[in-house]
Order: sequence, then C-alpha cells, then structure tokens
Amino acid sequence: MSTSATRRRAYHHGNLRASILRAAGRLLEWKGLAALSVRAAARRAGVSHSAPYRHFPDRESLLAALAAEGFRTLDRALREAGAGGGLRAPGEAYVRFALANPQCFRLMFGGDVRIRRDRALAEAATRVVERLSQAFTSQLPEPAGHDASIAAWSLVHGLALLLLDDKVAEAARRGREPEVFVRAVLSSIRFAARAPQPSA
Amino acid sequence: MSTSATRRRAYHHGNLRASILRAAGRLLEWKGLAALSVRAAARRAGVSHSAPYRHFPDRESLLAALAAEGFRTLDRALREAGAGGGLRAPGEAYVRFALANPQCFRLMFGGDVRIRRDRALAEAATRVVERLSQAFTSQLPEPAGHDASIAAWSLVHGLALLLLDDKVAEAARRGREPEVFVRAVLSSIRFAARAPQPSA
DNA sequence: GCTGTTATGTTGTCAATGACAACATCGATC
DNA sequence: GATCGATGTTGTCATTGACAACATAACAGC
Repeated sequence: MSTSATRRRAYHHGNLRASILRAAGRLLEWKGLAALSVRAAARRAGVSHSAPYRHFPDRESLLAALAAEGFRTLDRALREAGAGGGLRAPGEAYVRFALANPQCFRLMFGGDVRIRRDRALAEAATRVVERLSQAFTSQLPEPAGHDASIAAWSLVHGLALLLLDDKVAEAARRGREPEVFVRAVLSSIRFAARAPQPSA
Repeated sequence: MSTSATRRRAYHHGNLRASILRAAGRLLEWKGLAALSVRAAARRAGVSHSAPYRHFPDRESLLAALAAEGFRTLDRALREAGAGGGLRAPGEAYVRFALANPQCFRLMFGGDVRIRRDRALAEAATRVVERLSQAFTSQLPEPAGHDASIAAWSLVHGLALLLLDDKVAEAARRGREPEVFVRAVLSSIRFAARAPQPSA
C-alpha cells in the first residue's frame, strides 16, 4: 500500500486539507493571526497559492477550521480535568489551555470568525459551552447556580485573556508561577448561595 | 476669524488628524476591525489615500490612537461610577462600556495593537489599570485583597467579552435585560477573606 | 511685502493578498 | 481504456499598506 507518508508528492497531495491546517496552525501561533494568510499557509504546505481554496472556500473558513480544532482540544482538556468532579480543576484547565495556545484561544473567542457560519465550528463550540455549564452548575448551590456558573466561566475567561494581554502587571503576580498565581486568584472567589443584600 | 468649521476645504484640511480618527472610529464600530483600512478612513474623511500617513506612521498607530481614546473614555466612566465608593458600580460600568463600544473594546484588549509601542496608548491603559486596581482593592478584605481585585477585574472582563461574543446563550439570560442580567451574575460572587481550604 | 523653509496633502507606484477563472492532472468507475 | 469529477496549478484582478516624489499652504525672518 502507498500510505500518505510514502506517496510521492505528485500532482495530488493526498491529504492537503490536513497539511494546510497544520501549516496554518503553526503560522498562527508563531506569527499571529494577522500574518496568517491563505497564501502563506499554501507556501508552508508546499503547494500553489490557491490550492487551499479547494478545501476552504475563503480565509474565514480556514480560520473557522482552526478554531473548531481549538474547541475540540479544549473540550478534551476540560473532560479530563473535570473527571474528579471538582470546581477548580476545570477552571485551571481552561486557563492552562489559553496560556498554552494563546493565538488559537484569541481566534476562538476574538470575534474574527462568525461561529454560526461554520457548522463544525458551531458544534464544537456548543459542546464546550455545555461542558462548562454542566461542570460549573453541578457544583454550585441553587438558586443562583446558573448565574454563578456564568460568573465562574467569566472569571476564568477574563483571567485567561488578561494574562494573555499582559495586562496583569508583573508586579501583581509577585513572582509566583502562573499556575500558582491562577490558583490564588481563583481561590479568592466564593459563590454566593443567594443574592447578597443590594447595599453598596 | 476662520475657524476650522468655516475654513474652506482647500489643500490643507485644518484638522485632518481628528477627522481621520472620527472616520476610523465609525468604520470600526460599523464594519468591524477587518474593514477598517487606512484607505477607507481616508475616503470617508474625503482626502487622498495616503494622507493619513502624515499623521499616523502606519495602520497600527491609527488603531493605537483609537484604542487610547477608548481607554480614556473607559477611565472617565469608571471615575464617575466609582465616586460612590461601591464595588459593584465600577464593574457594571466596565461591562456597560464594553457593550456600548464592542469593537473598540475588542481593539483595546484584543492584542492587535502592541500597547507598549505607543506612548499615549500605554499611559491611557495604565491609568485604567490603576483605577481598577484601586477601586477594587480598597473594597476587598486583606490579605487576599490584591488577588481578589484581579479576580474582580477578570470577572467583569470575561463577562463583557462573553456577552460580546454572544457566547452566553439567550437561554442563560432568561429574558432579563442586559443590565439586570449583569447585576445578577456579578451578585452571585463573594470574595473570600482568606484562601479556602484546598480540598476539591 | 518677499522669500525660503517646513508641515501637510496628492499622485504614482510596488509588493502582498484574497478571490476567482481557466486549465492540467489524477483516480475511480463503467 | 475512455470519461468524469476531484484536486492542484497558472494567470489575473481589485484592494490594501507602504513609500517616494511632487504640490501647496502656512509661517518665519528679513
């Protein structure tokens, strides 16, 4: 048999879609979203400048495929972290994913890709949302459970982005390792069983 | 006197920098960051395609000026909201700003502009960070105060972005107005006086 | 006033890019 | 073994960011 590995690079590539995605993913993390052009991905994959259009109708679709891949990876990370049933583990996994794949995370939540336009992306994103909602809600006291789970998500999401943006000054970390710092910040929060008195 | 209003549009515009910024700001909110090109801003301001380069060395500098403007506006909003000294008011003002200026907010925190590259932008951003830190820290119990203020910021920041991304499904809002929903989510959080026991 | 200098705007141009059309090549199916 | 659809290539176009060369206005010193 001639696997894709042994198949010589003749006219037809064999698995160009995956190659383009790999190339695009590397460009994304190395050079940033702005530098990720269809043509650059094609060059990196060793094909002609418009070959990617056979697999992705336009640039946004390529980005959507990358984002979908990110959501699937995040989903796996959350599933593994959430096996214990704790509340903090999924939050830390969320931030860890963001710090490990900064550009991808930005792509997933940055508003550059219209999620509803791409079916695979929409499904992958929905699965993450559902897993998060389930992971948090099941651990939080009613009746504020649902709102609190949104708050929990907001907390880890915001922390991840602030860390990516370098908005959290070095001083605030006080020299702690990211993991330690994240745990400390997340630990400074409690979830209210009931809405607090509206004073202040 | 010939004010900039009465001055006829001859060769020299009179206040092109401000005009370009206005045009760019509208393009940003109306069409999004991707559609905000230097040339489009020039067209909208009624000048030649490369006139903006007399005032902004490159596209990123134009974006930086827009972002700086956003930080100054946000700073004012926080100052006004924080006059009462409460903890929730600044948070709500933060989210309100984001919802009112979605594209600008994304620009400010989206990582597309390198903040340290532009002095005015860096200063405006630093003022916001300091105001937030002060507003939150002064209201939170020590010794977790500092980490908790980061958590508070993360919370409102993440909530704002999730709302902008439309990630928070319609169902989660349960029909509540944005203001009401935001208040409910923020109210579901308490700040721990001390780090909780590390179980779970 | 007059002139030179500088800031500001314009025109022309180039390379890179997204997107498409027309063409080439391969592989599966009859 | 001919045909046809899928996949890759070449060629092309409009748009864009960026720069250089040029034009004009504002202002300084005399």
